[in-house]
Amino acid sequence: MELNDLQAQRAAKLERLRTAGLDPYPTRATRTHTVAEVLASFDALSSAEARVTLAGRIIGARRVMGKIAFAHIEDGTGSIQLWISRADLGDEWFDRFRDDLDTFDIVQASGTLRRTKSEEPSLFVRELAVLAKAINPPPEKWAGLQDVEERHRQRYLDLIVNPEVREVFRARATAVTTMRRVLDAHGFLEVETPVLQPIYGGAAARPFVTYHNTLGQNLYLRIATELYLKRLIVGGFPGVYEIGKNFRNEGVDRSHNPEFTMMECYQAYADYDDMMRLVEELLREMAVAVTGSPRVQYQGQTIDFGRPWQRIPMVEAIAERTGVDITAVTELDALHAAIADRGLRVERKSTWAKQVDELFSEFVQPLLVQPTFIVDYPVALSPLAKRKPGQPAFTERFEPYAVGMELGNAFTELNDPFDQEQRFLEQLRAFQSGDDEAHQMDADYVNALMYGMPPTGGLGLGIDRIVMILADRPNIREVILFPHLRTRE
RNA sequence: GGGCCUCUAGCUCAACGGUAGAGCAGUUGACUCUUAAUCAAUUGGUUCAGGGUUCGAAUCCCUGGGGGCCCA
Repeated sequence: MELNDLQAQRAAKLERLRTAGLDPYPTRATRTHTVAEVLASFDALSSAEARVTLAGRIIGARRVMGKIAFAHIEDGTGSIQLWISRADLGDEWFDRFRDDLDTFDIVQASGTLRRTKSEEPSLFVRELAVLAKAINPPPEKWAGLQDVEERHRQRYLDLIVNPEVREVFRARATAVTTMRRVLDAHGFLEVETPVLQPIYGGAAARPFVTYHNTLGQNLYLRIATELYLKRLIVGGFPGVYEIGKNFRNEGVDRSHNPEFTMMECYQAYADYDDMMRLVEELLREMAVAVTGSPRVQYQGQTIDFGRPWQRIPMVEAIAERTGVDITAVTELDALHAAIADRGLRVERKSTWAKQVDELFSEFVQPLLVQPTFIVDYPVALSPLAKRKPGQPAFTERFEPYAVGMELGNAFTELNDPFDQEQRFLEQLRAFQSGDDEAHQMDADYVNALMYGMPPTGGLGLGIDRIVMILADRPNIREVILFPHLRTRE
């Protein structure tokens, strides 16, 4: 291991500890309390002159004077000041604290509790021990670790020095726990389905491909859990959900990470209206659990999850913002002409469905700041959704939006096996003519539908993006502990 | 995929064609209630990599790499 100067200094201190017969990495701590416990009953412990043993990382600067020293330790539950005196601790350990211990070392300290002159609750240390010597030095005391790249490459360090980062991930855990609580209360059964899939499906995306050596076959990392979960509805569960990672072979930006966490749930004898109510309840409960209010502050705006969401048919949303009536221009050429007529600046796409999606993403989506359901998508965009009664070109599908971000996808599930097969075949044609995000044919899924799937409502929600809103972080990598970064060198 | 910006000490940043610097951290010393402790002294560099221009390059140019922002 190549050590820089600062690391070498600390390694030399470590050797001095060993030479003195101390183990710089002992097997275990023998603390009596956490810092939080001590702080919670500080006055009682203090007046009882109770002897307590705490353990934690030395954070901030050590302030060493000739015969007295101060430092703070932090154990994950909180931090407390150590008051260290030569008289109490003895020369050997006082000098050792001064000479051989550093910021970031993890130590154990025993003593009694008292407040200092400035009323700060402190542990007056009688005994000190090393639990783990730190070799890497801390970043700058005030500016800290700012470099975004280093923060993510060394998330452990980011978490040590930037306490608000820990709070983001606590918020994330609260959000997910709340989601589970709501789904469990509705009677959904939590299940696990394959990550490695012989046929990928359930979304329009390119997959990651891997290979099973002994089976000698390609497998795909799942892009969605949808088709397996609906097989379980066929199997007779009245409601199922799964929270897990999906993998999509696409670019990385503010709202995309190649692996991301999705919740998908399916409810028999329900439809997309039920799913809209479920989304409203989930987001409201999650917002309250994380922020204390259904009204969430996001980048200076108030996002209100406390009211029923606005519902706008996709056709109307596009017509209002672009003047293009997609029910009137149902062929690609006519759509291109309508776009040209109105002088809309938008990327030209090769299929009608993709062009509609592009119009929507460009002109409508950014305006959807408050929670909104966009409903009733063209069937060509929705190969797994059931057609609207009386409007066979459209489906009972919606996507929830907030702060201009797509948060999920839901529909009344297509349960007609013949229609499903035709939709797959259309997707297959699209795939063969170059749409590399088109859906694959899944004959076994059609076979499942042929046993009969009840009318079913289904929903997927992107956890990462919801946490972005709840934790007020405008970048997805701030809510993913280890976001994808290119490997260096 | 395109445009712009960025990469300098462990960290946060200067220096913008003329001797690579500061603050913090570290080291040495003083100091018994500090908390951005204070005071004095002091160590520390492959300026992302490679090439080019130049008497001279962290600085200008080219190629490559990492990262960020914006656009598509």
